[in-house]
Amino acid sequence: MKISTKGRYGLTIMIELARKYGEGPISLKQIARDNDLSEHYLEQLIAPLRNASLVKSVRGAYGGYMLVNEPWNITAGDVIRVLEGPITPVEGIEDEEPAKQALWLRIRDAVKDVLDTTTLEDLKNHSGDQTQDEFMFYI
Amino acid sequence: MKISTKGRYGLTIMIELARKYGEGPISLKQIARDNDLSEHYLEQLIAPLRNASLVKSVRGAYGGYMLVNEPWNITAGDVIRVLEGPITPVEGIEDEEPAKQALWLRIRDAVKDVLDTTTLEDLKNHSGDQTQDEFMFYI
DNA sequence: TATAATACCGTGTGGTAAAATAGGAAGAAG
DNA sequence: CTTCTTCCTATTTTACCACACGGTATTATA
Repeated sequence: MKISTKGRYGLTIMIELARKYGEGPISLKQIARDNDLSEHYLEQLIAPLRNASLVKSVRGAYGGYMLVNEPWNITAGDVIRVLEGPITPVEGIEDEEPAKQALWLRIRDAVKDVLDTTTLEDLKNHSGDQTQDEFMFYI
Repeated sequence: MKISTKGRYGLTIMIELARKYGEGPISLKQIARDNDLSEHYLEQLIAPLRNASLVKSVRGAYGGYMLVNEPWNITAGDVIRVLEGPITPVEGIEDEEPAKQALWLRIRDAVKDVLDTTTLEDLKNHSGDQTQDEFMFYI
């Protein structure tokens, strides 16, 4: 029940591009440096994002990547779906018996609701205003 | 972003035991046969459930497993947590920057809410009353 | 024209986890 | 004492993750 680094780093890339929306192409090298990530690995993540037309590229020196749409018109769900596949807690949900099927559907819809209502604009500069106690992280 | 067969099969076991709650020990062989699963594999899944005191065992011929508590006092979350670990969409959530952290927390809480409010009693005989169209399974 | 910066592309690789499979030991009922 | 079942410890197979590597193509700038 985990989102891998594909989705997480992919979201990192997209948030960085959202922060610099309108400033021309941003290189992966810069994003990799600023977030302490492997540039080579980010290359592999941004390829599907480009294929899905979430970002466009400018090749050559001083090239880089840009968002195709406005940050408020791209959701976290758009990004996660491209890099992690369909949002669903189980494969072959339709083969499950009704009881479990209903459970998986409720989980899926709950996650979908969060991901599809959160835009890059929401994520791009979050003040962190909610006082987060340590215990919040435990279950 | 998937629940593995550990959690799924574990839930299957627990639902079967809930359905036969009060009828004495149920063998894994029977559960494996009824659900077309590997008995050997189920053995490995029920071990942690026993260690967590969710089920108790009776050894020997005509032995098997029983729920320790009533089906309405055991939630899907209890089972999933034992077999899949803590419910969280990412590891090291506290290291994330505030924007993403808040997103992961909202997803976690949404999933938690579903899992912790669904009991084995809810799952044990679900009529499948909701007319489920095919398209419901796609995203 | 030359050089540097960048995107683009395929492949390799070590590690880890999932999903079993195999083969028994030990306890209980008949 | 035979059969049934839990209990325990490997081993195997498969897939995916998270990169690393080495190159080619494209473009801006000096």
